[in-house]
Amino acid sequence: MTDDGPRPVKTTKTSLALVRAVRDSDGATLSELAERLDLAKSTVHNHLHTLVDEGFLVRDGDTYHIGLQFLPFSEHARNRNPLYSTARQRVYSLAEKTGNEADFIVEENGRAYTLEYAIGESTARGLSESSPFRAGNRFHMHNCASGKAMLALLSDGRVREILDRWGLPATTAHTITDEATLFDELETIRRQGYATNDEELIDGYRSIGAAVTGPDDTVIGAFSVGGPAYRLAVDESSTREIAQLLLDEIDSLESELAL
Amino acid sequence: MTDDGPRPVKTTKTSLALVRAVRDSDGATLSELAERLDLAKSTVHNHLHTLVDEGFLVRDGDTYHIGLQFLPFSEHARNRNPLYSTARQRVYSLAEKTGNEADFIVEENGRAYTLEYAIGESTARGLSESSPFRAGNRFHMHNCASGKAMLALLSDGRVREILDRWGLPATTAHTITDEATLFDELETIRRQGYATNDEELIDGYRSIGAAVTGPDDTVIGAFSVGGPAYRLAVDESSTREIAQLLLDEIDSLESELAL
DNA sequence: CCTGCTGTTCACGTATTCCGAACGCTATAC
DNA sequence: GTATAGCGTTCGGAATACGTGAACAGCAGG
Repeated sequence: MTDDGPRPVKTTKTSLALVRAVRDSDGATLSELAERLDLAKSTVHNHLHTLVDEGFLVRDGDTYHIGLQFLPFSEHARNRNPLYSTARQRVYSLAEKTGNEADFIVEENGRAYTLEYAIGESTARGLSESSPFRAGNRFHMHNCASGKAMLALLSDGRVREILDRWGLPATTAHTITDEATLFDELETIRRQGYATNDEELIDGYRSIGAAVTGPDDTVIGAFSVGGPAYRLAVDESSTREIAQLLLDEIDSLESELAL
Repeated sequence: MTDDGPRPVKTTKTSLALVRAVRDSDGATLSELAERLDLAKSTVHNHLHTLVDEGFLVRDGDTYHIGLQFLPFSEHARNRNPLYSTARQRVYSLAEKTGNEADFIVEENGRAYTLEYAIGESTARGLSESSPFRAGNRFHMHNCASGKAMLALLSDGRVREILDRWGLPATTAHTITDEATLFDELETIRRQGYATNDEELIDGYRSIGAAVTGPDDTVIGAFSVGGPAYRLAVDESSTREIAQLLLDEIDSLESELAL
């Protein structure tokens, strides 16, 4: 699973595993972590102190939390590609125009990361607390609309590489878990120019996504618009309407990027 | 300097040093990193591969970049405290009202982190590329307005702790580098309720900041409004005007938080 | 073709990490 | 008030796994 080419640095891996465990448990104590990762308390102790010293963890009483030191790095990654920043702007107008949730997603290492997220109707801009789609979340490529839209534009070889690495885990009964079915779907997506996601990621959530490509036909990322199934009708026409909105926005963006 | 209580985990430290070096050089090759950190190429090789495998670095040809894997963690940290999210909203209205740059900053481990940043006049919301203040940046507490505003509300003991840990490095000729002067300044800030920064961080940049406190008088964070010195007049009245705007916004926020 | 630069691999020795038991400490229960 | 259970902390010792440096492969340019 975590196939590592040469000789992985185990110590670093355990440090990172600790950080991950802290995040997933939303604050954990030393003993909890030691038990969960099956490590000696003293080992965990040393790691935690090192990570706190570096600012990646914060200690509050006896529980540890994720530190803000991650921020300078994530913002660096987010802003590294100026194309990303340009694209991110568009999320807001998409959300407003459709009155639904909109996001901009990017592929890295075979996973999809949400770079920007917005809700329509809501006046509050950055407000995106409870949503499973808020910025910074990571998805598999095969069970979200944006992910599939991007996969459809990658080479078959690359797609297989990604599937081999990350598999096709199911999150709902509708998730595509079969390679052949997925490749059929990708063909459909290529034909119609956009991808749909009908409760494949989350029950009751439906979305439509389309990819952004650069001048040299490389995939930059993808936008998607989604919402509860009761609001996004299944019928062809309303899906098309949203898809058209997406494609128009992307056209406009792509010509802006071409300058 | 990097005083670590018990036995620091050296391997983790070097991994993190590598990540930092990659960020600071905005993309670096293996050999560059090996030379810069004075490590064997093979060592760097193993670390880099491990970090890529974990998603914290990305390899593009032969240069390494910061990976998006930092995002899920930074967003977690950013959203952990719901108070932060509530406060962050206010940055936008501050920026619009004053027509200047506004940010919300939080203290962690003796350092100040920008959680949200906005520019007035500009219609683009998240657009905050080139500014040294954009979200995710980290500052020392003593040379920015928000930092000083927060220091003024901490106990003397805690302030000394922070100074001991991080020092008073100068970034301009106006930076306060003397402890006694700083404590005098903090007294002034407590008296007037807000802090000013007159080119102490960046030449030509002036700002005004005030801290947000919780119901139990704990310091939550601080807002600041700033801009080029030629736009933010030095005279008392205009400073007061902005300060009043800040304090009003904070009052309103604090009563919202008290619910 | 050769030189200089990448990144990669590998065997070796030693420094480092990891463990486990013992210690303080606080809070709860009795 | 004492005992106990839980926490984090410290420390010595042992084996692991980290770091090194030299040798290898691939590529660009002279």
